[in-house]
Amino acid sequence: MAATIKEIAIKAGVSEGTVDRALNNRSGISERTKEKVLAIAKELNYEPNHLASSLATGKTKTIGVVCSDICNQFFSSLIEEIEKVAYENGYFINLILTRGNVDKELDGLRYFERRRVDGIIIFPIGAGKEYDDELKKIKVPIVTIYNKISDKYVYVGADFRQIMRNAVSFLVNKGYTKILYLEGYKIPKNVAPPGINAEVIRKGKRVILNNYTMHERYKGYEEGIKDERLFGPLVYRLEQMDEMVEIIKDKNERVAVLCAYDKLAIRAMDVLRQRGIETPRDVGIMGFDNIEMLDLISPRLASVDCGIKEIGRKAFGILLREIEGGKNIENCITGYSFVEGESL
Amino acid sequence: MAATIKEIAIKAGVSEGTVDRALNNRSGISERTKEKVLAIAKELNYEPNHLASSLATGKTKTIGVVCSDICNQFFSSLIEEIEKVAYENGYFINLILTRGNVDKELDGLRYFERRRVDGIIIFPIGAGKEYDDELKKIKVPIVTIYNKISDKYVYVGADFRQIMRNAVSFLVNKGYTKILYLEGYKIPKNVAPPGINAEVIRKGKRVILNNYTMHERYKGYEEGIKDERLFGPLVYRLEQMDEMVEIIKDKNERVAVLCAYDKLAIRAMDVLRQRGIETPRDVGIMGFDNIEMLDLISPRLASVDCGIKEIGRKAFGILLREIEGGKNIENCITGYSFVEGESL
DNA sequence: TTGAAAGCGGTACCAT
DNA sequence: ATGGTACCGCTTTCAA
Repeated sequence: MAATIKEIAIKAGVSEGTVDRALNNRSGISERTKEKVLAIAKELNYEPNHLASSLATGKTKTIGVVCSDICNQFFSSLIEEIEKVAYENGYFINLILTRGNVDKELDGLRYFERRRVDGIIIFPIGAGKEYDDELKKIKVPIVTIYNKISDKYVYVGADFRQIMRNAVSFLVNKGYTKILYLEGYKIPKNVAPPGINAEVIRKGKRVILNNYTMHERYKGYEEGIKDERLFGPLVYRLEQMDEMVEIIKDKNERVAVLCAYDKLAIRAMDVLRQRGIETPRDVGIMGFDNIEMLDLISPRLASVDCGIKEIGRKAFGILLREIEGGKNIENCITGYSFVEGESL
Repeated sequence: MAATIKEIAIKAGVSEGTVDRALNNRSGISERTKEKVLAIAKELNYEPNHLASSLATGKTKTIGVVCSDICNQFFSSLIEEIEKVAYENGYFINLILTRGNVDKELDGLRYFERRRVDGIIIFPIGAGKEYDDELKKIKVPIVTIYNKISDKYVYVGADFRQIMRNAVSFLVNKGYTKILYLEGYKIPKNVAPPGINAEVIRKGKRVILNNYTMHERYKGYEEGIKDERLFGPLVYRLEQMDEMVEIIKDKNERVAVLCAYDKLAIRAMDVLRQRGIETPRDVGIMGFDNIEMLDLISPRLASVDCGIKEIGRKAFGILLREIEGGKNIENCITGYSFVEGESL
């Protein structure tokens, strides 16, 4: 059906090697034969078989991406950017979505290895010793993003801790005197190192989840509170809205709610409005990640732009260098900026 | 580095064929040798090379997905489901994101062909004769989703037209007497067949975009208006909010705004609120697609659940049948349901 | 400049 | 039940 190099060679009356030279702009071929071969290739509607060349060269020009949840706009934006840069460099994306399933995450990595992807970018959700042991078996360059696994793996991301720390000062400069922290899910305190990994029970099975990024954000808040000598830390979850409302209603303070991520901020603003608390009139709200969705609703939420594009670009760039045998690969901390919005 | 079948064969003192039989549970091998081979394979840390087997069998167990925008939650949910079903069936996803670039869409399809993906699921954005001609060259099973290209390609999706038509009646039954339609972008009237394709100029180049789904939705609204003998069609865009407000303020009518998709509905509700018009007190708003984001804000928007999971499942299922040589492949129309929400 | 042939790592068929 | 071997389609090296 699809023409092969051999067929072209026969029809052109040359050897396969010569056809290869013509097709791939290699040296050692005369202009004349090259043109002839190319003409015949076109006539035969030749399409290179990427599998065969991958097998022969050992390079697939494919990178695997493991992500837990593509519906999370932070992740989808990141993948979009990774795909873009990869494509520009002639690479393809193989995608595995784990939906929070750590086993699938490891499984996916193994599959990638079998498929001989040249490298892997992972937003890790697993953690712990068993996980690390399994990971160690994967002999493909890996770059971690969003969550850090350990210093053994290159990590690309913003310095979430420092950003959150600065965010506290940012809010203080805006005139806020009390800053609450709204966290997404409980940060367990019984895991070592404390809080970075989260131990949960799923289907009767003990699973250790990677909580790195969320933990960093929280720690940054704590540090910011100390820096500014504010009362706190004051940490809440959405279910504790009643308690938050009490604090917000205190007219002696200007209260701001710093949220671990944007969706929390959206929910918080919505729930508070239902209780008659208007943003920014009665309370300041600040999100984190600056996902696109924020542009849809008003008041436009203040947030932190973590430079998703930069993270994506750098992650791929570093992986590429690693694939091409570069050494001295280092973690990469990307920039950020505060987005003022209208919610402060 | 990674062990090969040949190495196992040598170490086990058997032939490559026998190793293959052991490794892949094929018949014609004694229990004893099988165990021996398997033990050695394990010892050597054997990982099958998927490239080699793909080349030999002609099957890659990979399907390509071409999508314009993964940040669109409708699409990301769909991809999530496709990936899930594919994975369950031992298939992998290769992803190309086109960012609205029709050239990249065609390019991506060609790449997929070279990579010998077994099949392709595409959310097409291109249209027109040139596009069709290029598409015709792709000799890989293709299933279209979201937008339809032509009857030459299997299409999986809800009957958007009929749904929108029923949505009008749904609103009438809710007591609304005037129904506006909020559309996303202009539907050109000068392209044949009218409105299904949208002709735009980009970077000085004429590009034809596939407008199938949006066109169907609009047509459904038109038909619904006729069914119910309502005044209209009354079609607006976000920029025409002033005119809409005028109509909504008419106290003799109960006005509802039917939106082409959810994000429009969110924006509409937001903008109207800024003008003092409360939902559902002063106006009813209904979205379309029921994306997850709707759960974050209140009042919870009414919408249409088009059964994204079903679309994803069916799309993959049909593609799989086609890959496996099934005949009588037909388009598949999926179910839907209205989500009442609190905005009506 | 060109040809011939040995891989790459499995698969599958034909002998034995 | 097992071995031997010719592919799959492209790359690469060595010789001519």
